[in-house]
Amino acid sequence: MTPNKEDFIKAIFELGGKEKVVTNKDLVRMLSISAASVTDMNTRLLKEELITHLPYQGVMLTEKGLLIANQLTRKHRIWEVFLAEKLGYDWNEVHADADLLEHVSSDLLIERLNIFLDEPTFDPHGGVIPNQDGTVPEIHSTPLIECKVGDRFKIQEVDDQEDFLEYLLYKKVHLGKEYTLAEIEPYDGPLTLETSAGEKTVIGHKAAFKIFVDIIE
Amino acid sequence: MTPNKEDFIKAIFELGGKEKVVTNKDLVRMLSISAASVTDMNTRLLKEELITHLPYQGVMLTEKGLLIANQLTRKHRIWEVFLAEKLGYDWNEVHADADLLEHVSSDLLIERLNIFLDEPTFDPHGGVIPNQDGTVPEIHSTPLIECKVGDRFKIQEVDDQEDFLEYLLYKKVHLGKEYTLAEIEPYDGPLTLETSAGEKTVIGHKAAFKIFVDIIE
DNA sequence: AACTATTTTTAGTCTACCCTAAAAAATAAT
DNA sequence: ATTATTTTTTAGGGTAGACTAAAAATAGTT
Ligand SMILES: [Mn+2]
Ligand SMILES: [Mn+2]
Ligand SMILES: [Mn+2]
Ligand SMILES: [Mn+2]
Repeated sequence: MTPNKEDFIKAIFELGGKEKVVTNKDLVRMLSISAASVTDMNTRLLKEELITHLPYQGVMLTEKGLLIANQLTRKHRIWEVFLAEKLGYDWNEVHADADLLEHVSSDLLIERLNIFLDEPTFDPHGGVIPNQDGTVPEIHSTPLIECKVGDRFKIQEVDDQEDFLEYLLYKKVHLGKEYTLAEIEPYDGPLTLETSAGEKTVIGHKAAFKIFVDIIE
Repeated sequence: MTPNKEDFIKAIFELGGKEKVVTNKDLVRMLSISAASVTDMNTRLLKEELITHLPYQGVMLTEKGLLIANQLTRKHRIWEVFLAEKLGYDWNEVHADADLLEHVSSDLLIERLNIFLDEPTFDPHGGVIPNQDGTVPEIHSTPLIECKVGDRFKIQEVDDQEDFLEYLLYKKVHLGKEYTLAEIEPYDGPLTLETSAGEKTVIGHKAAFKIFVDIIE
């Protein structure tokens, strides 16, 4: 296993490769490599039985591939917790370093780090950390876009795009914060969130797809 | 710069490439690669002006190469401190993980980590940590082999070979511990160290070259 | 000085990962 | 049902970093 292969498998996973076929085009976009390089990597991973391949359609992860994706995600997210909690990184800064560190982390290192961090369940943007055995804890959350006016909720997870996280930082939206959905403008208009202290925050319609909440009572 | 190049430059440094010509043979031994691969890497580093090359004699670091070696050593040793102090690694366990982590550490990461660790001066076996600008703090220490019977001293630094560190762990010799040199057997015989509590430790003649001490008053 | 042993270099290969350009297949538009 | 567009694959090539085997240079020994 090499860093490039690992990142490739993780990309397939993040594009839905656990349950559906992922196209080369999607991988080209995600990894910023040429289409020919995607085909190339596909054949290598196929040989190792980490993916299945439907010619001209795309690839899916095998059990073996899925295990690697989950274990890599575990490493990635544990590092993210470390960078955020111990080194004071903002949540939009953690990704790049974690994306490198994940590939050079022995099992010993990750398990020691996990204990040092008090065995966290979530990464800094609410992504659940897979278990050591590759299983993934089941977490229920609702996309903000599906909430109704009057719902009270807690921010549970947000999309981990760097610019989106920076936007949320600016909007002062952070994990665990509680809001009531005060208003939804029609015709795909913005949503207004309100804290119990009366602080109001306006969120664009598309952003509401990238925020996941835990509705209270 | 790639991990392999970085490790190669560090190997030249550790073999004395700051002040003398290092032979291919030494690099073959240290890196466990073929002689042809050493020649190969030499020509690549020469092209980047990181080393100077005397054909059939060996290589030396340029200023540029020395800077890279010191910066890499800084990263390596800061990681070693983290692994030992925060994650509870024994001093013989830190090297392998640090040897990988050093290559994927952004400047931000290292400086944050350095602060998190309270800006340490030494790594777990007493190696001095180079400064951010590549300069190296001057530390005076004496090889144990040069001490005389009756000298009182503190353990300052030890060779970082994994098996040697394990041996010292077993002998309960650790950094900062104070001893008096109680006896030296003639004909390259063993040395006997004694603590103020009367605890005696016998050290082989060759080991005394690999232990560096700070003589007290 | 000549032979021997060691070390370094050269020559030729290999794998991983990337590329561009062109061909082939699938999909969309007319 | 053709034509046009998009996507995937193939063909050919490049660089980094490793290897083995053989040639060349150096060092050691008689
Ligand atoms: Mn993340
Ligand atoms: Mn990565
Ligand atoms: Mn060290
Ligand atoms: Mn290294």
